[in-house]
Amino acid sequence: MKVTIRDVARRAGVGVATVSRVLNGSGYVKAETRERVLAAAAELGYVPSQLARGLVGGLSGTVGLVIPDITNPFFPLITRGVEDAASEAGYTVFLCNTDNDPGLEAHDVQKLRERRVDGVIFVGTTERRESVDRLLADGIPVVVMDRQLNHADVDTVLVDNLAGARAACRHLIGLGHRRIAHAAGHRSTRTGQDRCQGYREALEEAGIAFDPACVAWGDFTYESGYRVCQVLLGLTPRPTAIFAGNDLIALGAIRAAEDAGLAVPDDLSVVGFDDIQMAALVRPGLTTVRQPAREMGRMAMTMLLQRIRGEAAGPGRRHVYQPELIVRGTTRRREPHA
Amino acid sequence: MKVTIRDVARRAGVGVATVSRVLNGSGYVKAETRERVLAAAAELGYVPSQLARGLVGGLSGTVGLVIPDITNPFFPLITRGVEDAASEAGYTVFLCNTDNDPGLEAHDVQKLRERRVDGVIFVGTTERRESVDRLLADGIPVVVMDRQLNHADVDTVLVDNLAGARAACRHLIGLGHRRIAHAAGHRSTRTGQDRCQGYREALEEAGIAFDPACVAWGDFTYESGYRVCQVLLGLTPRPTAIFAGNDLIALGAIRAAEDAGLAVPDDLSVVGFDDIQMAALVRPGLTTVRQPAREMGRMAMTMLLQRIRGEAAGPGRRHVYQPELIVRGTTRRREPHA
DNA sequence: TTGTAAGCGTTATCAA
DNA sequence: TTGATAACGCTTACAA
Repeated sequence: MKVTIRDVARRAGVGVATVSRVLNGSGYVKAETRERVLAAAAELGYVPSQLARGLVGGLSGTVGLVIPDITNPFFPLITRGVEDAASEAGYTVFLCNTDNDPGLEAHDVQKLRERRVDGVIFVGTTERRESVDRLLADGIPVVVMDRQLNHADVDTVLVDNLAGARAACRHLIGLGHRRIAHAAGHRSTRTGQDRCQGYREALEEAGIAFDPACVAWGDFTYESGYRVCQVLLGLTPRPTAIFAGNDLIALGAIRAAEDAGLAVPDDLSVVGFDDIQMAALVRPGLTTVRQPAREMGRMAMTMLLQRIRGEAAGPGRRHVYQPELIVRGTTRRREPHA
Repeated sequence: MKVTIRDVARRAGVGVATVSRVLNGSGYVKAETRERVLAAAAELGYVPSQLARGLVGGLSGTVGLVIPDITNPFFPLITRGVEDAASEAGYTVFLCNTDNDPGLEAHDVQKLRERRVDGVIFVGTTERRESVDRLLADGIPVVVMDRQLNHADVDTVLVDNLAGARAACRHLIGLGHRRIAHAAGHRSTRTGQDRCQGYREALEEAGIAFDPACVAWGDFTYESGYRVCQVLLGLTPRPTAIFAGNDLIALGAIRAAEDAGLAVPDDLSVVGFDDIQMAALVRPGLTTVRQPAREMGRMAMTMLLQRIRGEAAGPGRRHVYQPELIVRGTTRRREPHA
């Protein structure tokens, strides 16, 4: 039932080495022989075993992609970008969801090591180094996305969160807002911290005093945005604008504002971050800071391939994308009251 | 650098067979020896090669998941369900996006065969049988989701589209609507056809004459929904409600209606299908027919595992879920005009 | 140019 | 209970 290289060899009347040569384009093979082998392989419907190939010491042709949750709208685009580049290179990708649970992450990484993946891309997951170190010790290259892991040996792909946050807040300030709150992401993430920092810098350069009460930490979810916005709206004086740590938070914040009887953008302007698909589809459209997610995923896979192929050596490289402010309907000029 | 079973054997002062036995829990091993082996493996940081294991004739511990596009909000949930069940069983999943392109699908399936996956799940992709037949010929079990492939040997997991569509339309009819249009999905898909059929049945049982002009085919995208709705709204008399082939179509239709100056649900009621995450987040909330996507993904993987383990033989089984109508804000009672 | 044979890391058979 | 050893399917010297 399973046809092996031996069957093809027999059928073509040659040795297995010759079959291997024509299939891999390695070594010299007479044109005629090549034809014969190809024909035999086709007739038999031969499919070489990557397991065997990988075992010989070559590559497995697979990579692992470790993310928190594919259900979070931020990850599908990145995943697609990774997959695009992988597929083009003849690679196949293992998808792993960790839910940001260290235990699950360890389990996934263990499986990936058993599968002898040629490389791994971590996105938006843990800042812990264990998993990465283990992989590196195995000689498996790693690329990290949407997280900063100051590790000497890993390549990093990310967006300039500081600049993005600044752009978002400057936009708000330019619209006349002075009382701007920040519905922040998760306090322990570098991403959350950077966006908060950008927010503070924008306020500072505009000469607006920073009010600690105006930043509320939570996590990067819709629910968190809803919750956190409720407290922010209870401030006195009430903020006229909110810069959210990401789009999900922004969406939750908008809902909270509406439930509190406030209109967006009339009573409250809101800016998000990421530009997930939903941002363009909700009404009013969400003003946000776009990350070129698919492109970033593709870049991560490209960098990983370079490491795998030994085309890139040395210390970890870092590719930083400049985000772009997308102005839609959730922000508007603040009407100076009386 | 790579530690093999031989290294562990040497370190523990036993033969490789013994190491294999303790690691797989097969055969008899003296408790003391077992300890020694386990210790050696741990000290060396030994990670067994699944490539080698698979080669011996066992399983590779991997499955393929073939979908059109992870970027389409309908697929992440299913993917997650598959991944959940796979991970629990020690399996790892290869994710493949085909964009519904037969060429890409063939390429992906070829790679999956080379990787010697133990099984494959196709969701929402092609009704062509080639890929499936090839896999089956290899002895690789297949489960199909969200598509009907009347193939004797594959298990199928799907939702009762007919019932779902009927429920959606009955809801509309119960609200007093008589002029109901259908923004259909792709004409060549069974899913699209079934939902259209359910729509017709509901009209019929209510004694409403079917008007061919009221069903407009397109595909399952937001853009298609927008486009198709524009022509539907040009009908005379104008429909007071639209049943969309899925949520993306519904969202596009709503946007088209609003752009045409119509209010949803005041001037037009809209019902979708799927209940993607976005449906609950948009304003007004989208009334739709929910598919238990994550649960369905989990079921598909479970059925696949049974086939892989030989716990299920015989003809293809079929698991049909009953969808649930979720009433939110895009539907409302039709005000009888004068 | 092409074939033989030695691995690659595991599991499984068979003696011991 | 345990240890050789023969596969598993393929690549790659090494000969021919």
